[in-house]
Amino acid sequence: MSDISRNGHSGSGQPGRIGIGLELDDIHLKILEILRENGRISVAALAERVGISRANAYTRFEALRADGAIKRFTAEIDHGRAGLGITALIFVTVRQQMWKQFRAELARMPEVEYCAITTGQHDAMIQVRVADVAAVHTMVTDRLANIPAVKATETVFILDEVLRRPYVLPGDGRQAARPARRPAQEERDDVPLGKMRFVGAAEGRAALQKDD
Amino acid sequence: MSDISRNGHSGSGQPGRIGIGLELDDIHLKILEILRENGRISVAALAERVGISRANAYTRFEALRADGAIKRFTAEIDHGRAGLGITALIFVTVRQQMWKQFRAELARMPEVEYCAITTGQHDAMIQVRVADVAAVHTMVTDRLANIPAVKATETVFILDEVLRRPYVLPGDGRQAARPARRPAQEERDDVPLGKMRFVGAAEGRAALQKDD
DNA sequence: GTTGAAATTAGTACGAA
DNA sequence: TTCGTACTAATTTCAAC
Repeated sequence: MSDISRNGHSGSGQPGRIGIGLELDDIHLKILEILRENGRISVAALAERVGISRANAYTRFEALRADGAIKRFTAEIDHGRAGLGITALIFVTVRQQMWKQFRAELARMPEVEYCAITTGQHDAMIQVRVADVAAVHTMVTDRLANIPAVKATETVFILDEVLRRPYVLPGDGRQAARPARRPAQEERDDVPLGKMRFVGAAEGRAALQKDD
Repeated sequence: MSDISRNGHSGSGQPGRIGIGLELDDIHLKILEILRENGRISVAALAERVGISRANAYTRFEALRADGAIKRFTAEIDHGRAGLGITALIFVTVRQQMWKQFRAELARMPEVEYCAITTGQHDAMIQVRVADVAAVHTMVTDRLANIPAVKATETVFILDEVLRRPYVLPGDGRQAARPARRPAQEERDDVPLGKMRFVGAAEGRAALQKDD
Protein backbone atom coordinates (compact mmCIF):
# COMPACT_ATOMS: atom_id res chain seq x y z
CA MET A 1 0.00 0.00 0.00
CA SER A 2 2.94 2.24 0.44
CA ASP A 3 3.08 4.09 -2.80
CA ILE A 4 6.57 5.46 -2.99
CA SER A 5 6.29 7.06 -6.38
CA ARG A 6 3.79 9.84 -5.89
CA ASN A 7 6.24 12.49 -5.01
CA GLY A 8 8.60 10.70 -7.23
CA HIS A 9 12.08 11.05 -5.89
CA SER A 10 12.52 7.35 -6.32
CA GLY A 11 13.60 5.83 -9.54
CA SER A 12 12.27 8.61 -11.68
CA GLY A 13 14.32 11.26 -9.95
CA GLN A 14 16.33 13.62 -12.05
CA PRO A 15 20.08 13.00 -12.04
CA GLY A 16 21.90 14.74 -9.28
CA ARG A 17 18.77 16.33 -7.92
CA ILE A 18 19.69 16.67 -4.28
CA GLY A 19 18.13 18.40 -1.33
CA ILE A 20 14.83 19.85 -2.46
CA GLY A 21 13.71 20.95 0.94
CA LEU A 22 16.74 20.22 3.04
CA GLU A 23 20.32 20.77 2.09
CA LEU A 24 21.97 17.53 3.14
CA ASP A 25 25.47 18.06 4.44
CA ASP A 26 28.03 15.46 5.43
CA ILE A 27 26.66 15.22 8.94
CA HIS A 28 23.20 14.47 7.63
CA LEU A 29 24.63 11.75 5.44
CA LYS A 30 26.54 10.29 8.34
CA ILE A 31 23.37 10.21 10.39
CA LEU A 32 21.57 8.39 7.61
CA GLU A 33 24.45 5.97 7.33
CA ILE A 34 24.24 5.05 10.98
CA LEU A 35 20.47 4.91 11.01
CA ARG A 36 20.22 2.60 8.05
CA GLU A 37 22.34 0.01 9.80
CA ASN A 38 20.81 0.50 13.21
CA GLY A 39 17.37 1.99 13.03
CA ARG A 40 16.81 1.71 16.76
CA ILE A 41 19.85 3.56 18.00
CA SER A 42 18.99 6.30 20.46
CA VAL A 43 19.47 9.87 19.37
CA ALA A 44 21.90 10.32 22.24
CA ALA A 45 24.12 7.48 21.01
CA LEU A 46 23.73 8.77 17.46
CA ALA A 47 24.97 12.20 18.53
CA GLU A 48 28.02 10.65 20.10
CA ARG A 49 28.86 8.53 17.07
CA VAL A 50 28.48 11.47 14.71
CA GLY A 51 30.36 13.80 17.01
CA ILE A 52 27.70 16.45 17.53
CA SER A 53 25.68 17.55 20.52
CA ARG A 54 22.49 15.78 21.46
CA ALA A 55 20.32 18.82 20.79
CA ASN A 56 21.83 19.12 17.34
CA ALA A 57 21.25 15.45 16.70
CA TYR A 58 17.61 15.81 17.68
CA THR A 59 17.18 18.79 15.40
CA ARG A 60 18.76 17.02 12.44
CA PHE A 61 16.97 13.77 13.15
CA GLU A 62 13.62 15.51 13.13
CA ALA A 63 14.52 17.53 10.06
CA LEU A 64 15.43 14.40 8.12
CA ARG A 65 12.19 12.77 9.11
CA ALA A 66 10.06 15.84 8.37
CA ASP A 67 11.78 16.42 5.05
CA GLY A 68 11.12 12.85 3.99
CA ALA A 69 14.77 11.94 3.53
CA ILE A 70 14.01 9.23 6.09
CA LYS A 71 10.81 7.65 4.90
CA ARG A 72 10.30 5.20 7.74
CA PHE A 73 11.98 2.83 10.10
CA THR A 74 11.50 -0.83 9.62
CA ALA A 75 12.54 -4.22 10.93
CA GLU A 76 14.19 -6.61 8.52
CA ILE A 77 12.54 -9.98 8.89
CA ASP A 78 13.98 -13.39 8.10
CA HIS A 79 11.30 -14.55 5.70
CA GLY A 80 12.30 -18.16 5.89
CA ARG A 81 11.73 -18.14 9.60
CA ALA A 82 8.46 -16.33 9.22
CA GLY A 83 7.13 -19.03 6.93
CA LEU A 84 7.70 -17.37 3.56
CA GLY A 85 10.58 -19.38 2.24
CA ILE A 86 9.98 -18.81 -1.47
CA THR A 87 10.82 -15.61 -3.31
CA ALA A 88 10.04 -15.07 -6.96
CA LEU A 89 10.33 -12.31 -9.50
CA ILE A 90 7.47 -11.88 -11.92
CA PHE A 91 8.08 -9.76 -14.97
CA VAL A 92 4.83 -8.36 -16.23
CA THR A 93 3.80 -6.94 -19.54
CA VAL A 94 0.97 -4.49 -18.96
CA ARG A 95 -1.62 -3.18 -21.38
CA GLN A 96 -0.75 0.45 -21.47
CA GLN A 97 -4.18 1.93 -21.04
CA MET A 98 -4.77 -0.21 -17.98
CA TRP A 99 -1.83 0.73 -15.86
CA LYS A 100 -3.95 2.34 -13.18
CA GLN A 101 -6.00 -0.79 -12.76
CA PHE A 102 -2.86 -2.88 -12.48
CA ARG A 103 -1.65 -0.71 -9.64
CA ALA A 104 -4.93 -1.01 -7.80
CA GLU A 105 -4.82 -4.79 -8.05
CA LEU A 106 -1.25 -4.88 -6.77
CA ALA A 107 -2.27 -3.01 -3.65
CA ARG A 108 -4.62 -5.91 -2.89
CA MET A 109 -1.87 -8.53 -3.03
CA PRO A 110 -0.06 -8.68 0.29
CA GLU A 111 2.50 -11.16 -1.02
CA VAL A 112 3.96 -8.49 -3.27
CA GLU A 113 6.92 -6.89 -1.56
CA TYR A 114 8.16 -4.72 -4.36
CA CYS A 115 7.03 -3.47 -7.73
CA ALA A 116 8.95 -1.31 -10.15
CA ILE A 117 8.34 -0.08 -13.68
CA THR A 118 11.28 -0.94 -15.88
CA THR A 119 12.63 -0.31 -19.32
CA GLY A 120 13.36 -3.33 -21.42
CA GLN A 121 11.34 -6.26 -22.61
CA HIS A 122 8.79 -6.14 -19.83
CA ASP A 123 6.97 -3.25 -18.25
CA ALA A 124 7.15 -4.08 -14.57
CA MET A 125 8.93 -6.37 -12.19
CA ILE A 126 7.26 -7.56 -9.03
CA GLN A 127 8.87 -9.49 -6.21
CA VAL A 128 6.69 -11.82 -4.20
CA ARG A 129 7.26 -13.82 -1.00
CA VAL A 130 5.18 -16.89 -0.40
CA ALA A 131 5.21 -20.08 1.62
CA ASP A 132 5.88 -22.56 -1.15
CA VAL A 133 6.29 -23.02 -4.87
CA ALA A 134 2.64 -23.89 -5.30
CA ALA A 135 1.70 -20.48 -3.97
CA VAL A 136 3.72 -18.82 -6.71
CA HIS A 137 1.83 -20.79 -9.27
CA THR A 138 -1.48 -19.87 -7.67
CA MET A 139 -0.45 -16.27 -7.50
CA VAL A 140 0.53 -16.06 -11.15
CA THR A 141 -2.24 -18.14 -12.64
CA ASP A 142 -5.16 -17.24 -10.39
CA ARG A 143 -4.44 -13.69 -9.43
CA LEU A 144 -2.25 -12.02 -12.01
CA ALA A 145 -3.64 -13.81 -15.03
CA ASN A 146 -7.12 -12.66 -14.18
CA ILE A 147 -6.19 -9.01 -14.24
CA PRO A 148 -7.15 -7.71 -17.68
CA ALA A 149 -4.30 -5.22 -17.50
CA VAL A 150 -1.82 -8.09 -17.51
CA LYS A 151 -0.87 -9.11 -21.00
CA ALA A 152 1.83 -11.64 -20.12
CA THR A 153 4.09 -12.71 -17.29
CA GLU A 154 7.43 -14.35 -16.93
CA THR A 155 8.42 -15.84 -13.61
CA VAL A 156 11.84 -16.64 -12.23
CA PHE A 157 12.65 -17.96 -8.80
CA ILE A 158 15.19 -16.51 -6.47
CA LEU A 159 17.51 -19.29 -5.40
CA ASP A 160 19.59 -17.26 -3.01
CA GLU A 161 19.83 -13.69 -1.85
CA VAL A 162 23.52 -12.99 -1.87
CA LEU A 163 23.54 -9.43 -0.71
CA ARG A 164 21.18 -6.84 0.66
CA ARG A 165 22.37 -3.52 1.88
CA PRO A 166 19.96 -1.67 4.12
CA TYR A 167 19.83 1.32 1.87
CA VAL A 168 22.54 2.57 -0.39
CA LEU A 169 23.83 6.06 0.24
CA PRO A 170 26.23 8.29 -1.64
CA GLY A 171 29.80 8.46 -0.40
CA ASP A 172 30.03 4.80 0.57
CA GLY A 173 33.67 5.02 -0.30
CA ARG A 174 32.58 5.67 -3.82
CA GLN A 175 34.39 7.89 -6.26
CA ALA A 176 31.58 9.14 -8.48
CA ALA A 177 29.00 9.82 -5.84
CA ARG A 178 27.29 13.12 -6.31
CA PRO A 179 28.35 15.21 -9.24
CA ALA A 180 29.58 12.08 -11.04
CA ARG A 181 32.53 12.93 -13.17
CA ARG A 182 31.90 11.51 -16.60
CA PRO A 183 35.03 9.88 -17.98
CA ALA A 184 36.16 11.19 -21.32
CA GLN A 185 35.63 8.95 -24.33
CA GLU A 186 39.33 8.18 -24.67
CA GLU A 187 39.48 6.87 -21.14
CA ARG A 188 36.83 4.25 -21.61
CA ASP A 189 37.13 2.83 -25.08
CA ASP A 190 39.31 -0.03 -23.90
CA VAL A 191 36.25 -1.64 -22.35
CA PRO A 192 34.96 -4.94 -23.75
CA LEU A 193 31.60 -3.55 -24.77
CA GLY A 194 30.53 -6.73 -26.48
CA LYS A 195 29.82 -8.28 -23.11
CA MET A 196 26.92 -6.08 -22.27
CA ARG A 197 23.63 -4.84 -23.43
CA PHE A 198 21.47 -1.93 -22.42
CA VAL A 199 17.80 -2.38 -22.90
CA GLY A 200 15.75 0.72 -23.53
CA ALA A 201 12.03 1.14 -23.06
CA ALA A 202 9.74 -0.54 -25.55
CA GLU A 203 8.14 1.73 -28.13
CA GLY A 204 5.35 3.95 -26.99
CA ARG A 205 6.01 3.26 -23.38
CA ALA A 206 6.71 6.88 -22.53
CA ALA A 207 2.98 7.15 -21.99
CA LEU A 208 3.04 4.59 -19.20
CA GLN A 209 3.90 6.86 -16.36
CA LYS A 210 1.41 9.56 -17.17
CA ASP A 211 -1.18 6.85 -17.42
CA ASP A 212 -2.50 7.00 -13.86
CA MET B 1 28.76 -6.72 2.84
CA SER B 2 25.80 -8.16 4.57
CA ASP B 3 25.71 -11.68 3.29
CA ILE B 4 22.24 -12.89 3.97
CA SER B 5 22.59 -16.29 2.45
CA ARG B 6 25.05 -18.04 4.69
CA ASN B 7 22.54 -19.51 7.02
CA GLY B 8 20.23 -19.61 4.12
CA HIS B 9 16.70 -19.08 5.26
CA SER B 10 16.27 -16.56 2.52
CA GLY B 11 15.25 -17.53 -0.93
CA SER B 12 16.53 -21.03 -0.73
CA GLY B 13 14.43 -21.90 2.30
CA GLN B 14 12.42 -25.08 2.28
CA PRO B 15 8.68 -24.63 1.78
CA GLY B 16 6.78 -24.12 4.97
CA ARG B 17 9.85 -24.47 7.11
CA ILE B 18 8.87 -22.38 10.06
CA GLY B 19 10.38 -21.74 13.44
CA ILE B 20 13.64 -23.62 13.57
CA GLY B 21 14.70 -22.27 16.91
CA LEU B 22 11.61 -20.38 17.93
CA GLU B 23 8.03 -21.44 17.45
CA LEU B 24 6.42 -18.29 16.11
CA ASP B 25 2.89 -17.85 17.36
CA ASP B 26 0.34 -15.23 16.37
CA ILE B 27 1.64 -12.79 18.93
CA HIS B 28 5.14 -13.04 17.52
CA LEU B 29 3.79 -12.37 14.05
CA LYS B 30 1.82 -9.40 15.29
CA ILE B 31 4.96 -8.00 16.89
CA LEU B 32 6.83 -8.41 13.61
CA GLU B 33 3.99 -6.75 11.78
CA ILE B 34 4.13 -3.68 13.98
CA LEU B 35 7.90 -3.54 13.98
CA ARG B 36 8.22 -3.70 10.23
CA GLU B 37 6.08 -0.59 9.85
CA ASN B 38 7.57 1.24 12.79
CA GLY B 39 10.98 -0.02 13.70
CA ARG B 40 11.48 2.62 16.35
CA ILE B 41 8.40 1.99 18.44
CA SER B 42 9.16 1.52 22.13
CA VAL B 43 8.69 -1.90 23.61
CA ALA B 44 6.14 -0.41 26.01
CA ALA B 45 4.02 0.93 23.17
CA LEU B 46 4.48 -2.35 21.34
CA ALA B 47 3.19 -4.27 24.34
CA GLU B 48 0.11 -2.11 24.45
CA ARG B 49 -0.64 -2.46 20.74
CA VAL B 50 -0.24 -6.22 20.88
CA GLY B 51 -2.16 -6.54 24.11
CA ILE B 52 0.47 -8.21 26.27
CA SER B 53 2.39 -7.12 29.33
CA ARG B 54 5.51 -5.06 29.07
CA ALA B 55 7.66 -7.83 30.52
CA ASN B 56 6.30 -10.30 28.01
CA ALA B 57 6.91 -7.90 25.18
CA TYR B 58 10.55 -7.53 26.23
CA THR B 59 10.96 -11.30 26.40
CA ARG B 60 9.46 -11.87 22.97
CA PHE B 61 11.25 -8.93 21.43
CA GLU B 62 14.58 -10.26 22.61
CA ALA B 63 13.71 -13.79 21.56
CA LEU B 64 12.89 -12.65 18.03
CA ARG B 65 16.13 -10.75 17.82
CA ALA B 66 18.23 -13.57 19.27
CA ASP B 67 16.57 -16.15 17.05
CA GLY B 68 17.29 -14.12 13.96
CA ALA B 69 13.67 -13.71 12.94
CA ILE B 70 14.42 -10.01 13.17
CA LYS B 71 17.66 -9.53 11.32
CA ARG B 72 18.15 -5.83 11.89
CA PHE B 73 16.42 -2.50 12.11
CA THR B 74 16.94 -0.03 9.37
CA ALA B 75 15.89 3.40 8.15
CA GLU B 76 14.33 3.66 4.73
CA ILE B 77 16.00 6.49 2.87
CA ASP B 78 14.61 8.54 0.03
CA HIS B 79 17.36 7.89 -2.50
CA GLY B 80 16.37 10.76 -4.71
CA ARG B 81 16.84 13.16 -1.86
CA ALA B 82 20.12 11.55 -0.92
CA GLY B 83 21.53 12.16 -4.39
CA LEU B 84 21.03 8.69 -5.88
CA GLY B 85 18.19 9.34 -8.26
CA ILE B 86 18.91 6.53 -10.70
CA THR B 87 18.08 2.90 -10.05
CA ALA B 88 18.93 0.12 -12.45
CA LEU B 89 18.69 -3.63 -12.60
CA ILE B 90 21.60 -5.49 -14.09
CA PHE B 91 21.04 -9.10 -15.05
CA VAL B 92 24.30 -10.94 -15.03
CA THR B 93 25.41 -14.17 -16.60
CA VAL B 94 28.18 -15.64 -14.49
CA ARG B 95 30.82 -18.18 -15.42
CA GLN B 96 29.95 -21.01 -13.12
CA GLN B 97 33.37 -21.79 -11.75
CA MET B 98 33.88 -18.19 -10.82
CA TRP B 99 30.88 -17.57 -8.66
CA LYS B 100 32.92 -17.01 -5.56
CA GLN B 101 35.01 -14.36 -7.23
CA PHE B 102 31.89 -12.61 -8.44
CA ARG B 103 30.59 -12.40 -4.89
CA ALA B 104 33.82 -10.96 -3.62
CA GLU B 105 33.75 -8.25 -6.27
CA LEU B 106 30.16 -7.40 -5.43
CA ALA B 107 31.10 -6.77 -1.84
CA ARG B 108 33.43 -4.07 -3.08
CA MET B 109 30.73 -2.19 -4.95
CA PRO B 110 28.84 0.04 -2.56
CA GLU B 111 26.32 1.08 -5.20
CA VAL B 112 24.89 -2.43 -5.23
CA GLU B 113 21.87 -2.56 -2.97
CA TYR B 114 20.67 -6.06 -3.72
CA CYS B 115 21.88 -9.18 -5.45
CA ALA B 116 19.99 -12.41 -5.92
CA ILE B 117 20.67 -15.63 -7.78
CA THR B 118 17.79 -16.43 -10.07
CA THR B 119 16.51 -19.16 -12.31
CA GLY B 120 15.85 -18.26 -15.92
CA GLN B 121 17.91 -16.78 -18.65
CA HIS B 122 20.39 -15.03 -16.39
CA ASP B 123 22.17 -16.16 -13.29
CA ALA B 124 21.91 -13.15 -11.02
CA MET B 125 20.10 -9.88 -10.75
CA ILE B 126 21.71 -6.92 -9.09
CA GLN B 127 20.06 -3.64 -8.23
CA VAL B 128 22.20 -0.52 -8.17
CA ARG B 129 21.56 3.05 -7.04
CA VAL B 130 23.66 5.80 -8.54
CA ALA B 131 23.60 9.54 -9.08
CA ASP B 132 23.01 9.63 -12.81
CA VAL B 133 22.69 7.54 -15.95
CA ALA B 134 26.36 7.97 -16.77
CA ALA B 135 27.24 6.25 -13.51
CA VAL B 136 25.26 3.18 -14.55
CA HIS B 137 27.22 3.03 -17.73
CA THR B 138 30.50 3.40 -15.87
CA MET B 139 29.44 0.76 -13.40
CA VAL B 140 28.55 -1.78 -16.07
CA THR B 141 31.35 -1.14 -18.51
CA ASP B 142 34.22 -0.32 -16.17
CA ARG B 143 33.46 -2.40 -13.14
CA LEU B 144 31.31 -5.37 -14.03
CA ALA B 145 32.78 -5.96 -17.46
CA ASN B 146 36.24 -6.24 -16.00
CA ILE B 147 35.29 -9.07 -13.70
CA PRO B 148 36.31 -12.29 -15.43
CA ALA B 149 33.43 -14.08 -13.73
CA VAL B 150 30.97 -11.93 -15.66
CA LYS B 151 30.11 -13.44 -19.00
CA ALA B 152 27.42 -10.96 -20.04
CA THR B 153 25.11 -8.34 -18.63
CA GLU B 154 21.77 -6.88 -19.49
CA THR B 155 20.72 -3.60 -17.96
CA VAL B 156 17.28 -2.12 -17.52
CA PHE B 157 16.40 1.10 -15.79
CA ILE B 158 13.78 1.50 -13.13
CA LEU B 159 11.48 4.29 -14.18
CA ASP B 160 9.33 4.26 -11.10
CA GLU B 161 9.03 2.30 -7.90
CA VAL B 162 5.35 1.72 -7.53
CA LEU B 163 5.27 -0.24 -4.34
CA ARG B 164 7.56 -1.27 -1.55
CA ARG B 165 6.31 -3.01 1.51
CA PRO B 166 8.66 -2.96 4.49
CA TYR B 167 8.80 -6.70 4.68
CA VAL B 168 6.12 -9.15 3.72
CA LEU B 169 4.77 -11.42 6.43
CA PRO B 170 2.40 -14.35 6.37
CA GLY B 171 -1.18 -13.67 7.33
CA ASP B 172 -1.36 -10.26 5.71
CA GLY B 173 -5.02 -10.94 5.11
CA ARG B 174 -3.88 -13.76 2.89
CA GLN B 175 -5.70 -17.01 2.46
CA ALA B 176 -2.88 -19.43 1.68
CA ALA B 177 -0.38 -18.16 4.18
CA ARG B 178 1.36 -20.92 6.01
CA PRO B 179 0.40 -24.47 5.15
CA ALA B 180 -0.70 -23.26 1.71
CA ARG B 181 -3.61 -25.33 0.56
CA ARG B 182 -2.90 -26.42 -2.98
CA PRO B 183 -6.00 -26.09 -5.11
CA ALA B 184 -7.12 -29.26 -6.82
CA GLN B 185 -6.53 -29.47 -10.56
CA GLU B 186 -10.24 -29.11 -11.34
CA GLU B 187 -10.39 -25.82 -9.53
CA ARG B 188 -7.71 -24.18 -11.55
CA ASP B 189 -7.94 -25.37 -15.11
CA ASP B 190 -10.10 -22.44 -16.12
CA VAL B 191 -7.06 -20.21 -15.99
CA PRO B 192 -5.68 -18.63 -19.18
CA LEU B 193 -2.33 -20.37 -18.98
CA GLY B 194 -1.21 -19.04 -22.34
CA LYS B 195 -0.53 -15.69 -20.74
CA MET B 196 2.34 -16.80 -18.63
CA ARG B 197 5.65 -18.49 -18.62
CA PHE B 198 7.75 -20.02 -15.91
CA VAL B 199 11.46 -19.97 -16.46
CA GLY B 200 13.51 -22.71 -14.88
CA ALA B 201 17.20 -22.67 -14.16
CA ALA B 202 19.57 -23.05 -17.08
CA GLU B 203 21.24 -26.42 -17.48
CA GLY B 204 24.04 -27.28 -15.11
CA ARG B 205 23.25 -24.41 -12.84
CA ALA B 206 22.52 -26.59 -9.82
CA ALA B 207 26.24 -26.39 -9.17
CA LEU B 208 26.13 -22.66 -8.72
CA GLN B 209 25.15 -22.53 -5.12
CA LYS B 210 27.63 -25.06 -3.88
CA ASP B 211 30.27 -23.14 -5.69
CA ASP B 212 31.41 -20.94 -2.82
C1' DG C 1 25.37 24.90 18.16
C1' DT C 2 26.37 23.46 23.01
C1' DT C 3 25.89 22.00 27.85
C1' DG C 4 23.57 20.52 31.97
C1' DA C 5 19.84 19.72 34.85
C1' DA C 6 14.53 18.11 35.33
C1' DA C 7 10.95 15.21 33.66
C1' DT C 8 9.81 11.33 31.36
C1' DT C 9 10.37 6.96 29.61
C1' DA C 10 12.85 2.69 28.88
C1' DG C 11 14.80 -1.50 30.56
C1' DT C 12 15.53 -5.04 34.52
C1' DA C 13 14.50 -8.06 38.32
C1' DC C 14 11.64 -10.73 40.81
C1' DG C 15 7.61 -12.66 43.22
C1' DA C 16 2.87 -14.14 42.39
C1' DA C 17 -0.76 -16.04 39.60
C1' DT D 1 4.52 -18.64 30.46
C1' DT D 2 2.66 -14.50 31.60
C1' DC D 3 1.69 -10.60 34.54
C1' DG D 4 2.37 -6.78 37.79
C1' DT D 5 5.13 -4.00 40.35
C1' DA D 6 9.00 -1.78 42.11
C1' DC D 7 13.63 -0.38 41.04
C1' DT D 8 17.52 1.42 38.19
C1' DA D 9 19.38 3.33 34.17
C1' DA D 10 18.90 5.90 30.16
C1' DT D 11 16.73 9.06 27.07
C1' DT D 12 14.29 13.22 25.77
C1' DT D 13 13.00 17.83 26.70
C1' DC D 14 13.96 22.33 27.83
C1' DA D 15 16.22 26.26 29.49
C1' DA D 16 20.36 29.00 29.86
C1' DC D 17 24.88 29.77 27.82
